[in-house]
Amino acid sequence: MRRRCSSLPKDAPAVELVDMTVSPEPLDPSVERLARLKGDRCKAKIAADRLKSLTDLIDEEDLAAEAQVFRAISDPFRLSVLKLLRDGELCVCEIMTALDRPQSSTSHHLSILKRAGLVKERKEGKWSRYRLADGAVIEMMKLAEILRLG
Amino acid sequence: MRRRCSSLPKDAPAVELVDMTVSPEPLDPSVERLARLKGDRCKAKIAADRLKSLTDLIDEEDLAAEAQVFRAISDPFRLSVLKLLRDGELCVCEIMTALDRPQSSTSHHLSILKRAGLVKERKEGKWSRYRLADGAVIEMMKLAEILRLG
DNA sequence: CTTATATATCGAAATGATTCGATATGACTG
DNA sequence: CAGTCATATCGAATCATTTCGATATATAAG
Repeated sequence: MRRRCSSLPKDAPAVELVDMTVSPEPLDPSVERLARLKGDRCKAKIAADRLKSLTDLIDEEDLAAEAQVFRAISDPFRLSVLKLLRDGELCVCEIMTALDRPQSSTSHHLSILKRAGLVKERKEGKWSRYRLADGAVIEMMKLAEILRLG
Repeated sequence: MRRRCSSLPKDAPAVELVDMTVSPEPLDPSVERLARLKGDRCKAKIAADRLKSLTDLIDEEDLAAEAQVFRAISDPFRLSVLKLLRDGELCVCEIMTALDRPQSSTSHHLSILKRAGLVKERKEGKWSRYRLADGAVIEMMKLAEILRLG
């Protein structure tokens, strides 16, 4: 007699297990790969279910939003802007002067940082003053330094 | 008589201050911008010096390396790979199955994560098993979630 | 109202990233 | 050694980003 996965109830109805040792319904093609990988279809099913439950926890929308946060910091110039802002609020003019970049470039990058929620803007007359949006930004930079070394 | 910045010693030698109120040597053109910005050349000099000391602290090489770390996480697919790996080691085959992507793509993205120091690889026969390189990776993802909400 | 200054946005060229099929490498299997 | 399976790398098409000059907007000063 064929064995079934131990996670299934022992007294489950004896449905026709023609060639499917694990479950009555045919396995997903991608799970078949894992079945061959594991050598054991029971283990394959368990592994596949585990992977599926993990991927189900990942929300597409959150994923895109969080990736955008990282993308915003992933440019060397924008990272240096964030490092400058650790020391306090600065206007566009000061940032472009300190980092020696054209005004349009500086403004563009600041808009990307703002859209990602990394900096906040405060309008004061004809000046736009930017500051870090959250202490979490500083923490992220610290962690990147740690990863860089380790 | 022209005034000089209060941060300079009162008894400094009376060098020729033809039109330069602050320092004998001509100011950098970019600092001139700040001078007009501040309205006061003394304040401009101080602000410019502060900005310069801040930018001097930023090392070009570190900057590029840290930006690369963020760039590696900045792709939605790679971020979802990292989220999967929070739960433990996985081989390429499992990852491509779980996230439903071609093998070449999966492998390519894993190499990017590895190069950035975010994951580590362990070869075992014909399998390559990947795991998170450091707890700091998980911390980074948590911070991104915080920034996303705040 | 005109001018000057600070910032934002546009547009187009240059550059870089992503994607995936095809192919290569490298290890286990018969 | 031939075949199979897991992974890596290549190549080319597509797509996104970066860059900077030119232009637009908006505020302050004369």
